[in-house]
Amino acid sequence: MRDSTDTAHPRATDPKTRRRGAELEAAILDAAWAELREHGYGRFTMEGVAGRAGTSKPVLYRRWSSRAELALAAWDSRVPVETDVPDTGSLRGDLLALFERIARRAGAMVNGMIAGVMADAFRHPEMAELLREKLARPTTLTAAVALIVRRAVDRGELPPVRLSHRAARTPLDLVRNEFITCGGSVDHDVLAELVDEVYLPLLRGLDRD
Amino acid sequence: MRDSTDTAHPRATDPKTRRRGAELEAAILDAAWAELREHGYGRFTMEGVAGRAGTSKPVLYRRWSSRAELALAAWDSRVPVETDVPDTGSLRGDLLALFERIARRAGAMVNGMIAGVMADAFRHPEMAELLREKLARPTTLTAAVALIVRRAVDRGELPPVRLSHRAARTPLDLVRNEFITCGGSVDHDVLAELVDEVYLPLLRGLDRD
DNA sequence: TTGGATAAGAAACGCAACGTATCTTAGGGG
DNA sequence: CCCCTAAGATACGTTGCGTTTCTTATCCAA
Repeated sequence: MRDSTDTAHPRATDPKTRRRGAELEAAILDAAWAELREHGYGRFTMEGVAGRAGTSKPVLYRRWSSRAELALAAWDSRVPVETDVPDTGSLRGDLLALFERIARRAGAMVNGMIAGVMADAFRHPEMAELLREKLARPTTLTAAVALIVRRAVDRGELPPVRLSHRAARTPLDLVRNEFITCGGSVDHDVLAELVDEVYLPLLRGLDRD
Repeated sequence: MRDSTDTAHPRATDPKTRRRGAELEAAILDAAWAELREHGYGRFTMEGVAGRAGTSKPVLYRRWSSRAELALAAWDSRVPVETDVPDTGSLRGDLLALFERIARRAGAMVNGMIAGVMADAFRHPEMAELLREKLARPTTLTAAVALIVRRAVDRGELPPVRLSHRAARTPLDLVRNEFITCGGSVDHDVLAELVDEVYLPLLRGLDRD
């Protein structure tokens, strides 16, 4: 089924040199990320990563204590957090850009990665916290929403509203939910629908401040 | 580690009789549900269910083709769908009752069951559809939301609004998301927050019909 | 009543993948 | 130049899925 030669995993590296420290770590994260994108979390294995990175399992376990942790680390290292806040000149434009930003990061959790990591997290409970934190990054995001809303108020697009923490978190919740239930493919239309049919109405219906 | 006697799993039944058909199936679903509640999906094993039900793995596989399918079947059989629509006399009361109803059913997916089943579903792709359908049951739910809103409009609590399919689905999405990210414990306060800070504002902000 | 078809129950297997333990050896730092 | 840290290889024990094989109880029909 697989290759005939055992060392001929997708790709091994130069067998001459022996990498160390940061260089090795980067190579492993590269390999892990590639495996995730190719096979999804369901077939993401330590053996596979080790083989592709041209190293061996103990090397992985010396750095990450479980498959879930490695997957999260790979994702985190390859999918950068975008910290600037979109400023398109309109509330709708800003929200759409923000939703798409969230979707880029959450969407990069390919093929059941969220579900898989969460499922594994019930074995290693400390992982659950880590995942939730990575997915949520709530302070950054709620601050971005608050800023977008404030600018819309200044522009006169919205009356001054009281934006609760929960309401500020909602864009993230909506997008994450969409990714989880749809299994990873969320296109522009759906994001626009979330903005137009859910979040813009929500903002318009908030209590005046 | 376990018991000394091999047959002394949590509970076996009368070794005299040999059950068949519906009776046997009910006993297996009982056992499966008990295992889920005791150990969560992460430690939900076919061996465990078979042992507790006093039967054996092939009997399970003759009925359900995978662990995920059995878990879903057990959940579905033990957690009934409530089809009537709450009618408390106020929009907020109706919504709260509806959110709690959703939470009862979703919340009965104990200990990582959603994540676990979804993760397994990437191996058996037909499962994903099944899970999504069971979680969503969108027609029933959107119809309930539409009725609640219509009654609120009749009472004068809301102006006549255009309720999109997406907006009608949102209560389910919000509650499901909360269960997934919080790992299974969602209390009354959170549901009230979702109603007061998110869904009621959303309804008030919808376009007039 | 009896004899066969059907499905239950038991035991064992192959397989995949986790996570670990042991050992050898490369190569950087004193 | 040598030594100690960590890389790389190999093999192991374990769990649990899903399957196979076989025996035997129970239902049904002639």
